[in-house]
Amino acid sequence: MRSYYYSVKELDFFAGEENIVPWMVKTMKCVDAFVSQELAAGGVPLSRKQMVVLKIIYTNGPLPQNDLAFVTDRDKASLTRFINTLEKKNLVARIPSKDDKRVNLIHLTKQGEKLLKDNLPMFQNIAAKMHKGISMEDRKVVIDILRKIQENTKK
Amino acid sequence: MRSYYYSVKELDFFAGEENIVPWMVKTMKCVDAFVSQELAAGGVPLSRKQMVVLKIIYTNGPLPQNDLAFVTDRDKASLTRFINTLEKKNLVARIPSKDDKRVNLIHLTKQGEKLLKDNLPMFQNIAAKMHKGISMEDRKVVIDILRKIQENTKK
DNA sequence: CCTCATTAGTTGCACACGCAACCAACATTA
DNA sequence: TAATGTTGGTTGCGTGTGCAACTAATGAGG
Repeated sequence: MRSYYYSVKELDFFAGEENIVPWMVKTMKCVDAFVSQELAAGGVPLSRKQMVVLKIIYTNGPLPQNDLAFVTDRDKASLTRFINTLEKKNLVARIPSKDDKRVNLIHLTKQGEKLLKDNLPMFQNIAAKMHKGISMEDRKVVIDILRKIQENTKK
Repeated sequence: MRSYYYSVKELDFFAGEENIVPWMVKTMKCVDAFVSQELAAGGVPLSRKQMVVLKIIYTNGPLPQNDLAFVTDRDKASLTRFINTLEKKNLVARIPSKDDKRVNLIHLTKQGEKLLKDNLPMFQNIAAKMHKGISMEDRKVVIDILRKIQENTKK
């Protein structure tokens, strides 16, 4: 462990100013690692991303891949492969739409639905742990500012 | 564009509560896309991540891969491959340390150094654009809260 | 009805990430 | 100094990402 570890860290883009981005990057890494660990400890060997998508399907019912890509902010190509891995784990299934032969509706399998039902409380508990000690007002402030950054970076 | 696009979006982990995580996820995607576009428009076909690492090397001088992995919050395996791609672009070079034959010091090449010198102002300008309309106080608030989440998620 | 444009999904390519296993070089200590 | 442990870096594997090109199916207009 060398001294410059501490001098180098956290300057990132520029010094003197406060840049939120490197903090988000680091925080997301912590969050993803934490959620994976907690889920695994609870017997659910899935990632945060996977849990989120399962929950979205569970809450909203079967969705076309295209729509699922949109609501989860993914490239449709990325979603294709993302669904492949969930399908290999027998958590979701592609069911062709009868209305439109191009469309696959993504369903939860029995197994996927059970997993979600059984573990949703744990999942929400994990989210609560992450936000411990942060008031609702503060959360809203952060979200407002993140929304602002999104606006600033929309083409 | 269907109606449930808007009802589904942004609930993510749980409803009723304010969860910061999905906002960070979305914001980071916007930021990465924005930075890439802006850099490309300025003639620099690199990602935000690549620029950040080049800047760290530029600011701190040659660093062992291990240290670079630490300060950039990466797995050392990930860093190995990350450096590979920068090396292929002739922006950095691995130079064996004379003190310790195990160590590679990562240097900027002439080309890498020139690229960075020439484009650092643009890079900082991009960061400024992202943070437009967000006061220093608000930035500090956000960073404090993100730091709190990091603490909550540290094992 | 038959082009022609659009849309849903897949695939190729390049990039990025973490974990675990591994090797070579260094450090420790008996 | 020989045995043992530790450290820096690479590789294999599985996962995840965006862009561009592609196909099959649908929709619109002549």
